[in-house]
Amino acid sequence: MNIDSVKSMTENCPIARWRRKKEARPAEILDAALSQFVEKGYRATKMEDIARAAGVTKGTPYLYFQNKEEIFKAIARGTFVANLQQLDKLADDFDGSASALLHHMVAHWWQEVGCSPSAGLCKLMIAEAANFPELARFYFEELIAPSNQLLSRVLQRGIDSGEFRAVPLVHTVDALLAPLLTTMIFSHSFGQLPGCCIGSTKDPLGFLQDALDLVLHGLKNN
Amino acid sequence: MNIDSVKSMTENCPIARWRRKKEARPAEILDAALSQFVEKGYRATKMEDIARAAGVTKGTPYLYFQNKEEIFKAIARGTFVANLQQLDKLADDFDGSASALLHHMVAHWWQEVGCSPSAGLCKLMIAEAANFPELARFYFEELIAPSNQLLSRVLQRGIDSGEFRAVPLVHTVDALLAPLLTTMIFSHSFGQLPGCCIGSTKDPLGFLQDALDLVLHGLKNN
DNA sequence: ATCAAGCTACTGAACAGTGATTTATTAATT
DNA sequence: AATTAATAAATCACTGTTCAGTAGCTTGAT
Repeated sequence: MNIDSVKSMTENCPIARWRRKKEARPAEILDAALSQFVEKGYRATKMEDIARAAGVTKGTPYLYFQNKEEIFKAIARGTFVANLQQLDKLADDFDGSASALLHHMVAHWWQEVGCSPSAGLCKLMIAEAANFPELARFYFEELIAPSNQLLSRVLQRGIDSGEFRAVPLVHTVDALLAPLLTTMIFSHSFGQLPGCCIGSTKDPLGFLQDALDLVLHGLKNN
Repeated sequence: MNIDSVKSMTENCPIARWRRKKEARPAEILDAALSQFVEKGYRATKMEDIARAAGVTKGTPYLYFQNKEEIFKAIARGTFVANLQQLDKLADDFDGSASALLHHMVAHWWQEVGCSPSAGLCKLMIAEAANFPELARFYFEELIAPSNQLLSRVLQRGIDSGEFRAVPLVHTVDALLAPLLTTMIFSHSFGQLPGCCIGSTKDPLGFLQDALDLVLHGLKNN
């Protein structure tokens, strides 16, 4: 359907060379740009790469976005939206133990974020943070800080209920997040190289659960 | 010609505009390149940035290196050398408990690697892995895999002696490494942004020790 | 020790390729 | 036929690389 039309547009249909799609273009361009950025990095992807990946030519992206940087910003702003709210809700609605909740959250996170294209964006943000300070701040304030706060609340709940011992909250939150981040980063940096895999890239979800278990075992009151 | 540029070129001697230093140049250029790459990323760093940071002009780096990419490779190859051997030796010579050894190793690692310019290179490698697959493989084989093996040995020793319970080795190693990596990465990506700090960037060494304690608590036989 | 003469590390202007952005033109849609 | 989405050629700024010239160093004859 869509793919076919793109093909015929660029490849072998001599009549209809292209199609007008004012509504769909912006999203198509952003999708294409995300995958290109993730694949090659910001600087190494040319506007033409983005355009071709979106099935248009060099000039078209400029009809919808001011320039390359604005495309990057639009991607960043558009991607960090609703996932966190989902996790927030998950945490609020859950009425089992804090441990069980954490397991749920990790599984959910992996499925919705860790696995998804937005994981590539996270790696990209980390790589490009120094070059886009405003975006880095945005990323930090919109995603990292709230994630930390959410985890803090869950941990505090576990401590209050006596399920966990009174560990230093701030450091423990970071310790819980670390495996998630490294899994995401590694799978995007070395995941493609044949043979270059460590435990966490072979079986990401399994690793995440094991890592969580390990920390939880250390958190338990005994 | 500009007086300032002459001054900056030679620091403070208005007569001798430059000096011949065949022996020292390569190292100076590599040092300069490392700091520029770490600061701006590979693509965003111009050869002239490197040259100026090394106190020479655009042409000079080409007297010692074929091109920009070779400079990057030279840095990568030159940086991942002896630290791991030091840690290896530390582990072999140590005769206390596995927990105490791990604490020693973390402290040593932070001082010699986490804190140092080579930490910036690690972040850089992660960011550029997709663009330099050969280098990424080199980095993986020379640094990541051996680090994993070293930690495996230490863990296994702890398990054999009955100090630790029999956890899944591969995943546990990755779980131990995760806080080190995130600390390094975060401090380089968000460390400069005022106000953007999480627990691990505020007090890195403290965080590393706490994170290790947490996992060790989970590892202990009780 | 001095100084001329040669050597070469280094400079900096010029070159060439690249890639972001603009714009005149074309053709799909209404 | 009018409108305008999209193209494709042109522009323009930038940057990696080269190279002819310059100046700091070395050597050896005096």
